[in-house]
Amino acid sequence: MDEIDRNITVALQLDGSAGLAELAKVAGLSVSATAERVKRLEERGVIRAWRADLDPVAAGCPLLVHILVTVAPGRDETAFRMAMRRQETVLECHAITGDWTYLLKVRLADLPALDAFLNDELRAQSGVQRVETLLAIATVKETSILPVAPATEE
Amino acid sequence: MDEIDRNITVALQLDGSAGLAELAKVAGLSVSATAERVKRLEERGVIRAWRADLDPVAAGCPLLVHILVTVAPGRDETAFRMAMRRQETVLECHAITGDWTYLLKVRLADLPALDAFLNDELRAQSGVQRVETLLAIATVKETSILPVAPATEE
DNA sequence: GCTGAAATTGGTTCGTG
DNA sequence: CACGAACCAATTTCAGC
Repeated sequence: MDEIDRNITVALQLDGSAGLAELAKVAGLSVSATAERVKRLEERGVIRAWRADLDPVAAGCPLLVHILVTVAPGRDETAFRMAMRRQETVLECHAITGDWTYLLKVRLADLPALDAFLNDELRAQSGVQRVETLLAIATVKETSILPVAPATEE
Repeated sequence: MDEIDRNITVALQLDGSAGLAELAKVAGLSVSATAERVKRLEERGVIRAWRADLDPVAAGCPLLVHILVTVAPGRDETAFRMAMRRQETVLECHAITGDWTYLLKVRLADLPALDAFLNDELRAQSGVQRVETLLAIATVKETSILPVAPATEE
C-alpha cells in the first residue's frame, strides 16, 4: 500500500469506469503494471467490489432516517442483529458508545413505510426499550468515498 | 423504471463488474438490449457513477464516529455546510429533526485524529454550540446498496 | 516488478424483424 | 423496441529487461 496504490484507490473510488489507460496516467505506470496493481488490490481485499452508485431519489427511497435504539441489557442481541442485517432498508447498523445501544441508518419510500418499519420491524424485536427517530431534512453531503490514509506499510 | 430496470439496478449494485452477458441473463434480455437499458439508466441519472468499494480498515480509516451537532439558531449555516463538504473525513452530513441540528458520519485513522477533528475542524466552526460523539464499537451492517422500489412509473 | 506488443475477451454499432 | 452479427476498443497475457 504505497503512494501509487493510494492514488489508484482514490481514482477508482471517484470513477471506476475510467479504464486502465486513464488510470495508468494518474499512477505513473504502464497499462499492464497498473492492471497488476488493481488485481493485487482486489486479492488483498482492499477493493471489495465494483458497484453502480445509484441516486436514492431515482431508486425510490428518498426518505432518510437515523434511528437510535436502546436494547435491554443482558439480553442476547444476536436475533436483533440478524434482523437488522436481513432488512434491505437498513443500510447501516452500528453498536455505539453512550446512552444508546445501536444507531441505524434507514432509507425508505415514504412516511407510511417508516411507520411500518418502526412498528412491525423495530419495536417488534424483543428487548427494544427506547427508539428515537432522527429524520433527515436536508442532506448536505453523502458519499461512500473513503479518505485513503497515506503511506500505510504492507 | 420497470421491473427489468429494477433487476438491473439491483444486480449492478451487487456486482458492477459482472459484464453484459451475465447481466442479460438476470434481465431476461439480449446483450445489446441490456446495454441500451444500462445506458439509459446512466443518462436518466439513476446510475450516478461506477465506483470501487473499499474496505475501510484496509483503506486506513478503521474508526467510525457519528457526531450530533447543535448550531446556534439564526446563524448563516452556509459556512458550516461548506466546511463539512470540504472535509474528506466527513462521509455524511445531514440536517435533522429533533434537538440537534446536524448529524455527521466521520471516518478516521485513530483517536488522535478524532481529537484533532473535533477541536480543529468542528468546534472551530462559528455557531457550533453542542457536540456529542457516538463512537461505533461494532459495525453490524454497513452497505451502500439501496433498496430499489418496485414498479415506479417513468 | 515494470515494460511493450501480441492475443483475446469484452462492449459498441449497425441492419433487420 | 428487441434481436444477432460484424466491428472496434478494451483488458489480459506473455516474453524480455
